[in-house]
Amino acid sequence: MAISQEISYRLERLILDGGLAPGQKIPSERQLASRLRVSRAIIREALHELQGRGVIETRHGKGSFVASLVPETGEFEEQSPLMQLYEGHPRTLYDLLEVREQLEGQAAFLAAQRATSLDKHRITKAFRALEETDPLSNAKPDHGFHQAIVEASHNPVLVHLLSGLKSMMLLTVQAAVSNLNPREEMRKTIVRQHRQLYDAIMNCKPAAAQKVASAHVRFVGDALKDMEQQGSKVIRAQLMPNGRKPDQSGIDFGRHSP
Amino acid sequence: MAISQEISYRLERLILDGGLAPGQKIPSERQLASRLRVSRAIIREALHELQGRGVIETRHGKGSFVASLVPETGEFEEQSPLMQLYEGHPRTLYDLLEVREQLEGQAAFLAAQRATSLDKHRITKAFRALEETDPLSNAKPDHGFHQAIVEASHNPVLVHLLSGLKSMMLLTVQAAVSNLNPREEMRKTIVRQHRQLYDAIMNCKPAAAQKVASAHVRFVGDALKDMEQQGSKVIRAQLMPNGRKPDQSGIDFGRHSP
DNA sequence: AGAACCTACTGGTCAGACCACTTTTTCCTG
DNA sequence: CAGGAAAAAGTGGTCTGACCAGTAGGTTCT
Repeated sequence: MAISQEISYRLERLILDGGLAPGQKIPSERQLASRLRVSRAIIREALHELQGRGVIETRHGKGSFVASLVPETGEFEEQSPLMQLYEGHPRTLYDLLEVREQLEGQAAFLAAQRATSLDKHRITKAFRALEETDPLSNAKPDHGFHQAIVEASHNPVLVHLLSGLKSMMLLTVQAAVSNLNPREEMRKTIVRQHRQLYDAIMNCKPAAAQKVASAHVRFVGDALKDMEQQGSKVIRAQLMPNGRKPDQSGIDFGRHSP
Repeated sequence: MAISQEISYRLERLILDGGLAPGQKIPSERQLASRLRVSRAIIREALHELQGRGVIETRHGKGSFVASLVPETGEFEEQSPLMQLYEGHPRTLYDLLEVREQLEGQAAFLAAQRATSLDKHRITKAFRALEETDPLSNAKPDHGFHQAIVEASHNPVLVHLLSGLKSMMLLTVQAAVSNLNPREEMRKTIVRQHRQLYDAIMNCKPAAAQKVASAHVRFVGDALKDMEQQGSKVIRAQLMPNGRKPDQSGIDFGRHSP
C-alpha cells in the first residue's frame, strides 16, 4: 500500500479513536514530514485524503484541524466541511434523495413480500431499539431499522446500491436529521411513519409498505430542504466501526513539546 | 479557494454529471496537469481528495478510475467480473433486473416530465436509428435510445447508477438478446414497447412512460429467464463501450486548447 | 511458438525552492 | 511609556524536476 495511504490511515485511526479531540490542531505538515521521515508531498496527499473524507479541515496560514464532530456543547459558527461539500453540490443531494425515495420504497415492498420469520425478528428488534430512543438525537437505531428492512428484501443488488447511496448521504442527511432542533411535530411524524412501515411489513402488505417508505424519504428530504432555507448548520455524525486499539502509529503529537 | 480544491470539485462534478462513467479511466496525472496548466502535485492532491471521498480508485502503474457505486466483486480477476458474477450467481442477474425495472421506470417518468426540446430531439434521433435496425441483431441503437431517455431525466445520480447496472448486464442480457434466435413475436413486442415509450415521453405522460419502461425491462428479463430454462447458450458480446461523449462541463480532457 | 528482454507508459516518492496568509515579535516613533 | 508599523517566523499552497516502481505491449533471441 502506498505510504500516503498508510499515513492517512494512521492519522484517521488516531483521530477517531479519540487520540485527538475535535477542533484540535494537528502538527504542521513540515513537522509531520520530519517526524514520520517522509516528504512533505506525502503528508499533503494524506491530509487531502482525510480532507476529502471530512476528518480534518485545513486553513491557509493557520494549520489543519480535526473536524468538529457533534459539537453538543459549544457554538459552531464555522462551516462543517461536509456542509461545504453539500453546498457545493446541492443539486446532487436532491437527485440522490429522488432516487433513494424510489429504492427505499421498492425495498420495503419486497421486504413485506419476502421477509422470513428471521427477518421479521430482526426488524422487530431494530424497531424496538428505535422506539426507545429519540430518532432525532441518535441516528444509529434509525439506520439499523432501515438496514434490516432493506436486507429483508433479499435483493443483494438493492442492499449494496442503497448502502452506497446512504454513505453518500451520511454526511448530510443523517447528520442533519440527528442534529436538527427536535421539533415535536416532526418527531411525531417520523415516529408514526416508522410504525406504519413496521406494521405494513409485519402484516405483509407490500403496497402499503412501499408507499410509507417512499413518503418517509420524501419527508426527510423536505425537512432537509427547509433546514437549508433556514440556514441551519449541518454537522457531522459518527461513522466507521473502528477497533479501539492503543496508538501504535508512532506519531508523537507533542502534547508537551516546545 | 485552493486550486487543488477547484480541480477536485470540477472533476467530481464531471463524474457525477455522467460525463465519466463508472469504471472509466480518467486521464493520467501528467496529462491532467498539462491540460489544466497546474503542477502534477496539485493534480495528485485533488485526486487524493476524491479518493478519500470514494469517487475514484487509483492503481499503481495503471491509472485512476471512476469508482462504481455498484458493488464490484473485488480484485480477484480482471477480465470479466460481470460474467463471473452472473455465472456464479444467476440469481443476481434477476436481482439486477428487479432493481433496474424500477430505475428505468423512474427515469422514463422523469424524462417525460423534464425533457427539454433538445432532449426530445436527441431521443427522437436515437429512436429513428432504432427503428431502422433489428433490435435483436444489434444492441447499440437500443442502448443509445435508453441512454438518451435516462439522460433526459436530468438526474445525474440516476444516470450514474443505471450506467453501472447496465454495464454489469451488458455482457449477459444484451448479448443474450442480440444472439437470440429472433422470434418474430418477441421482436414485435419489443418494437411496440419502444414506440409506446417514445410516444409517452414525447407527449409528456410520465405515468405511462414509467409503466411502459418497467414493463419493457420485465419483458426482457422474462425472455432471458425462458432462454435459460431452454438451456440456451449465453454468448458474450464483443462490444465494449468506447463511447465518446461530448464534454459539456469545463474541464478540457484533450483535443483543443483555449 | 515461446520465453526473455526492452521500452514506454502509469502512479509513488523525494528534494528544495518560492508564494500567500497569519501570528508573533521587534522596534521605532510619537 | 504606549502605540503602531515593520520585520520575522510559522503555516499551508504551488511549482519544478528528478528518480523509483509497477504495468503493458512490443521486439528479439532461442
